[in-house]
Amino acid sequence: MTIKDIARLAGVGVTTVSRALNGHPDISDETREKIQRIIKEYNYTPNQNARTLKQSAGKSILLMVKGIRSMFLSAISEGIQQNADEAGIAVSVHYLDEQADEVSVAIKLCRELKPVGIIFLGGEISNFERSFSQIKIPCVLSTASAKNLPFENLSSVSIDDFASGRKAAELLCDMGHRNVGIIRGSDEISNPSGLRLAGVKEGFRKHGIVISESQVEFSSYAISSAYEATMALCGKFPELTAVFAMADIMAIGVIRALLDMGKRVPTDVSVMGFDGIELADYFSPRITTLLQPTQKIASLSMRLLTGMIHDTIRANHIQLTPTFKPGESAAHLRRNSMAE
Amino acid sequence: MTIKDIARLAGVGVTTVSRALNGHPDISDETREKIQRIIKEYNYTPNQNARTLKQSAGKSILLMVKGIRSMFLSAISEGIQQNADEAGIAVSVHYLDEQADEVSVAIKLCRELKPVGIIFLGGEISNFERSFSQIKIPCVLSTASAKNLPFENLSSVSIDDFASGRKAAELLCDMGHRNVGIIRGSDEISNPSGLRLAGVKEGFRKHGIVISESQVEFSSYAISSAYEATMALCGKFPELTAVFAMADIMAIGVIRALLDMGKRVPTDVSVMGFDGIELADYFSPRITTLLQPTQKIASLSMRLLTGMIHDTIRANHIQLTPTFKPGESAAHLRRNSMAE
DNA sequence: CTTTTTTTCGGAACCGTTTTCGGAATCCTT
DNA sequence: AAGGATTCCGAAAACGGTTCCGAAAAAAAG
Repeated sequence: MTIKDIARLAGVGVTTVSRALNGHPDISDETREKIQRIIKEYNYTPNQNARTLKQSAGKSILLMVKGIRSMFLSAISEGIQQNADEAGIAVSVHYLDEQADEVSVAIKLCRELKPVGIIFLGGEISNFERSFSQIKIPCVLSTASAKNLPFENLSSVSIDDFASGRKAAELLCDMGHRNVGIIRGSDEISNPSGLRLAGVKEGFRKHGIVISESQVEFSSYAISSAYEATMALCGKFPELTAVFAMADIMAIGVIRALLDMGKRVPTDVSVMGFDGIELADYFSPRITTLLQPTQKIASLSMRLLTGMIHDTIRANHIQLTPTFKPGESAAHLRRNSMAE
Repeated sequence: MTIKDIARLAGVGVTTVSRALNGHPDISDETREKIQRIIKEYNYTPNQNARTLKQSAGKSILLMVKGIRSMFLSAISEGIQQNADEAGIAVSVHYLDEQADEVSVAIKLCRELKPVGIIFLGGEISNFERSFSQIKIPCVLSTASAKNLPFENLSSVSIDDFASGRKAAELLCDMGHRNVGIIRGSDEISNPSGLRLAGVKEGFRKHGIVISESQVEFSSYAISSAYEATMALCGKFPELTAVFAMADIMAIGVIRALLDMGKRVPTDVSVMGFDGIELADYFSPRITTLLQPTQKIASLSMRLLTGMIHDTIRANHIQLTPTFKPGESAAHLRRNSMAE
């Protein structure tokens, strides 16, 4: 079933069918309706391969999501798709695992899909440094700041990771914690978790406390990884009274590990998460966390991208602020827990 | 950068370049190497649109995953992709939300991608009844049995949902529970949750207990939905001493709701989950559940599909058995909890 | 009733590949 | 050395759409 078949069935030329398909104006209402009726009847759909092959520029946007399992990213992803739907923009979503190079994949996809713009969710800064220059269409990096990357077609919307780290430190400090362990993500210095760590250090330094390397442990975004990291952390730094996990999903592994070691949360050890995923609210204890404004990130990303596409705005970098969401996993330091 | 450019650069015809790209035999090693060198140098990649447009049959398989957020399905999805990688088969993954009609989408995708086979993850039986007949290539439905569907190109691998429901009932019965509430998924009678419910009823009937409609509540695969459902269930059926949630993700909402109502888990109310996702093991209390063999489902699905593609086996329907995974959320009924 | 303009439509080229077919060169045979 | 088989390669035809361009028909203008 091709466009030729439809044309034959309708007794018109292929051009006319194509026009009916794409809503071109120079066609009479009568023939348009006849063609649409036949298309419905045989439920024909045009071949996208042929379409984008011919068209020099497509009209969809690409959404590259790195980390399929992440509940945090899928919340943003859903928001973006919703925004796109409302704006009548087609989006083609691609999920990558944590090891993939999202920029290289995007470059390949550009040749095939000819998108008008790209949104990267959960991207790695170093991949952008390496090969982003090959991408010429407007892009938005969400959940990580690209303000240090000098590309004119790359905007970003993220939280202020440094300030967020500092905020977490201050909150824990205010609760009386002096010995906090940190479970961080990827080891890049300019990535969110690197910036947050710098913020945490800064926050504690204000109170005369310096964070040593023995208080920091790496983890992937898998619960089991955070579990292992916590075990290691407690070995290196047994005097900790609080743990700051840089993602709620990690906080879950942290809490389980602490429980398994016979520590009560938050009585013995406080745990602070990050992101504010739905699950955090249903876990017991409810996870105390810093809530990222996912809906705002989603809508701003779309707005930024469409603005750049229509050339009404130039690349810029928006930084949002997370809000503290009290839960049950962090509490004021108790004297007796120090004694243990 | 097209194949023509490469041909010109290499001083050969486009046919030769195409042959070098696809590893055809009738080309000298010398020219093949020269062409590959140039391809590397200009890092050219062939346009997939043009490729699949021309090719009558592609060689990839389609993986349709319904329910992007589901941790259970992503575990299977990962297993399938791993199996495919090892077999050197390209798979193109597509995620759909719960409302989408996966069969219609697959039909559309077939025209464009020309896959050699399809694996459906988390499909809805009614969608298959409606329009599967339009699909002519080998397919496997995973996580739901298609043994009542008369298609010669459709296999399925799933657990025996009826027996699983019965097993859950027997386990709860053995723990002394007589009044159990049930949180089920989609309302289709021939879908997993419908079959499991029938199994539960059968299991209790053996003990002279009949499950009424007031003990059953629907929920989507969102935690919040299970939370609401549990609240409603407790209103309708306050005497319950145990809840069977047909997915671990629902069990989390159930437990939270029970806790919020001041009930202790499992002291006052036992909760049994289903699936055995990683999270269940990290939750507190650890969720008592029936573990689905995700890796086995993944490998069998691939084996079935490739067998059908190579015409070495015909469509059949495999049913696996889940294994009981003791946790901390279900316990023997206590006398005093009846008194409350 | 002509001429001009507008509307509506079809032919054919083209997008970047793969593939069929046949041609030219090289290699065996005998 | 002549014939056939084999190896290697290129021209051209698809694949299924979109779009440029020109033409026919209808409407408007003169």
